[in-house]
Amino acid sequence: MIFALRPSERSGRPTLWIPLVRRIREPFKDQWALPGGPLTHSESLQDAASRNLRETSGLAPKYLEQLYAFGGLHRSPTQRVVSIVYWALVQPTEAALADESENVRWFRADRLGELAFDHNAIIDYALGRLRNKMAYGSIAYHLLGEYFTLAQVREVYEAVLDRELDPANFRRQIKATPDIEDTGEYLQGGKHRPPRLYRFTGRPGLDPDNRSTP
Amino acid sequence: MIFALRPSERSGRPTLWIPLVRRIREPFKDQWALPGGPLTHSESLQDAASRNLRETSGLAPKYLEQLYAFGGLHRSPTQRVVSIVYWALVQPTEAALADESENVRWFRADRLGELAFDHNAIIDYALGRLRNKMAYGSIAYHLLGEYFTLAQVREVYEAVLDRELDPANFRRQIKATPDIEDTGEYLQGGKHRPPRLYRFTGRPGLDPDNRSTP
DNA sequence: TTAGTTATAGTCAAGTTGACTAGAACTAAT
DNA sequence: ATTAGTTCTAGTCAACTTGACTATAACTAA
Repeated sequence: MIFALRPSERSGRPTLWIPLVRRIREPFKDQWALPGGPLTHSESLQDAASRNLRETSGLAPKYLEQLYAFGGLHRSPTQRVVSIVYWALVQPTEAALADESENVRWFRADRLGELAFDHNAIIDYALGRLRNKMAYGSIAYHLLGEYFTLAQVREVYEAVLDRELDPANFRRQIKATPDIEDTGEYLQGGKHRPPRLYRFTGRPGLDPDNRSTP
Repeated sequence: MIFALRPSERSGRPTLWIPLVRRIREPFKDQWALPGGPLTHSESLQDAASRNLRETSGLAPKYLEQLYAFGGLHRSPTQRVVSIVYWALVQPTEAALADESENVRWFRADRLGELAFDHNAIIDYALGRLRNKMAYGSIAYHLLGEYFTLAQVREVYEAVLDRELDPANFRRQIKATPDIEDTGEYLQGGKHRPPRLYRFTGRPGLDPDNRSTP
């Protein structure tokens, strides 16, 4: 499952969006579902997740991490299915390039209808994990481009945590964390005082099992 | 994989122990490995983990949570194996009852030899998760019995985090957390001033997918 | 009775957080 | 050219938390 930020239609502020695919066969034919597919014998879990993502949505996100293995008995009405779910964060530029078609569409994460299988529950869990990682780890930057202003970082936090944060206090805290580098440049073209541009220099904490196939 | 506290042979202080099983067939015949087994068609992942645990070690831990799905291509030299690993915490009373035999033995978590498959890596990952959950969540209590002293809680933290903590400051912090209840009783029989007994009243945060089979 | 040990409460300085004030730097309107 | 509007940015201050430390309480063993 994929998270990206897109501007809300109304306010223009960034909000969380998720691409879903329309099911073309039973069960749950014509309902929306998370992209996914089978695991082949010649690829690791991580590789399979990458491949399925690319094939369904055309995306190749930099941040990809295992979410959880769902294996309840009645997840699918027709057969026993175990889904090892991965979640990805993509940058706005990438998300803009993503395929959208009759059978692939982006939805606001907080305005989903009823999805196929247990996919609503999976998304809820992923949202919880995203909020948790946002509150602790340094994950927000993977939803932004290479250069960003601290106000943009704040907007990511506000979108994910769904509450407003004091700009001055937020600055102070972010600047106290490591891995944030002042580029010395400024974002020009805004309507107001031009903000400084920063860069994230940290690494995206690795999964224990994500070496690619040689 | 299972964690339990047992008194260290030398110091008598509690340390982390793990039960392992000896492999009776190839590959890795006669080497020590994590207990485990296949997933059948009629049980959830959680149920399968419980069953495998019971069958190999006789344990039925109260705390059981999914750790990670390991699915690298070369985990087993003979075939492709995906392991959905669970981790459990057992109380000392339970751990004492656990079967120990020619083919099941407990080891100190910090003194393991070379295990079968990638099981050393799995244990390292589980230890990291345990330390992390210990530092934030309220997980230490699942390694203790129903009633415990605050010094015992501190010993759990010290064993897992592997550093000494100031008794007075630790008390203050633990008492400030919710879900810790003073029973009004005292632990008698010690050599010194008898400490108060406390009880944990919180719930063990549920996995998203752990409903038992009906 | 005393020494030894752990249990428990409290103090204090340093650091962090949240609410708030204020000036800096730009654009758009007059 | 000036002013109003907006965001950016730094700083202040009280409340709270943390880590180091002191002191007393309550027991056992000598």
